[in-house]
Amino acid sequence: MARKSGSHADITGPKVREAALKLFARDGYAAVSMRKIAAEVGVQAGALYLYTPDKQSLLYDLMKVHMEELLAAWAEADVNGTPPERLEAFARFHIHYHLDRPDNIFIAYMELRNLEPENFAEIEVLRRRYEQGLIDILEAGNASGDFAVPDPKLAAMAAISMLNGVTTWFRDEGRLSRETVETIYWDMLRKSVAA
Amino acid sequence: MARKSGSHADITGPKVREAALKLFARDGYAAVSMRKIAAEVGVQAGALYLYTPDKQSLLYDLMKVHMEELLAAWAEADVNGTPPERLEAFARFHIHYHLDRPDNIFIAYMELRNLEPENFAEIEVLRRRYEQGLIDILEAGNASGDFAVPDPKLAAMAAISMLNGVTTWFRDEGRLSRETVETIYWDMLRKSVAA
DNA sequence: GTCTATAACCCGATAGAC
DNA sequence: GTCTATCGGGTTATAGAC
Repeated sequence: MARKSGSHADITGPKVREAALKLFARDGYAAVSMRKIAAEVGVQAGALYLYTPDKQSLLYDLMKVHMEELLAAWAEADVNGTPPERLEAFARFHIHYHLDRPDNIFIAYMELRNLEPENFAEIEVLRRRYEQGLIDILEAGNASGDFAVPDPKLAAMAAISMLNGVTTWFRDEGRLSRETVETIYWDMLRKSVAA
Repeated sequence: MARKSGSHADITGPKVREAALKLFARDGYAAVSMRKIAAEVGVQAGALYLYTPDKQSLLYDLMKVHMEELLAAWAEADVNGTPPERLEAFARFHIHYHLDRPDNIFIAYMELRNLEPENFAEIEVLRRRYEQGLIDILEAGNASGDFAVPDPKLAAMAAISMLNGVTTWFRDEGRLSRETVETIYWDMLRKSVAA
C-alpha cells in the first residue's frame, strides 16, 4: 500500500526532536516557543502536537534519551583494566562523547531546573548512575594504591565539572585538536588523583 | 527638608536588584517576568521601570557589578609569593567567594546567552580578564619550574570549570565543611598542574 | 514614588477544515 | 498529517491618576 501523500510522521518526528534540541541548547528551554520549534522544522505550531503531548515532554524525552544513550555508550567503552586505565578510558570517552554532542550536554546540565519535579527525579537517577561509575573507578584506585583521593564522591564531581567545561569553549576550528585537548585533560585528571 | 512620604528610591532600588538576582538564579532569566520581580519586591510591575530601563538592563547590570566586584576582590586577595602560593590563594579565593554568592556565579555562567550581543561582549571582556589572572599564574609557574602545564590557557579553563562545579552541589548542611571542600579542591588543582 | 489601566504582542494548546 | 483559526492567558513596557 502506498503511503498517503503528505504523511511524513517518520521524518517529521525526529526533525521535531532535533529542532527542539538545537533551540533549547542555543536559547534555553524557557526562551524557546513551540512556534519557533515549528518554524525550524518547517511546519505550523499545531502540527508539533502530533509528536509530543506538550513542550515539557519534549525536554524530558530529550534528556532521558541522552542519559540512556550516554550510559549505554559508557558501558560499551569501559575497559577491563587497572583503575588508571579505566580512568583514562572514562576521561577520553566523556570528552569525546560530549564534544560530538554539545547540545545534549548543554541541555542535560542547564535545563534540569526546567523539568517538572517527577521528571527531574527520573533524570537525576540516571545522572547519578553515570557519576557512580566514576566514583567506583576512583574507589578501586584508592584500594589498589594507584590513587590518593580523600573523597571519591567529591573528586568525581570535580572531575566531571572539569571535563564538562571543555564543551563551553572548544571549537573544531580552534587552536587545539580534539586529540590534544583530550590528552591534556586526561593528563590533568591523572595527576590530580595520583597517589 | 523632610523626604516626601512614599519616597523609597534608595530602598527600593537595591531591593529590585536583589529580587532580580534571586529569581534569575532560581528560575532563569527567560522564565522570570517583571511581575514576579515586582511581587518579590512588594511593588507593582510599573514601578520597576523607575529603577531599570528594561529587563535586559537588569540582567546586564547584575552581571557587570558581579564581575567588577569579583575582579576587585581578587586583586585584593592576590598574594605576593611563589606561583604555587598564588595558585593556592586563587583556588581558595575562587571557591570561598563563589560559595558566598551562589546566585551571582549562577547567573554569570548560565545567563550569558540571554545577554544582547553588545552587553555580552562587555561582560566577556571582564570574564576574560579574570581568567587571564589565572593564566598568568600558571605561566609564571611554568617559568619557575614549579608547574608543568603544556597549555596554560586550556589549563586555566579546566581549573575554573572544576572550581565552579562546587557551587552546583555544595550545601552548608551537607557532609563536608567549606574548609574541607576548599582544601580538597586545592589539593587536586595543585597536583594537576605540578611539575 | 507608586498605583491602575492598557497597548501591542506572544504564549501553549486545541478544534476543525482539508 | 498538516493547515488555519482561535481560546484564554501571559508578556514587556508605557500613560496618566494620585
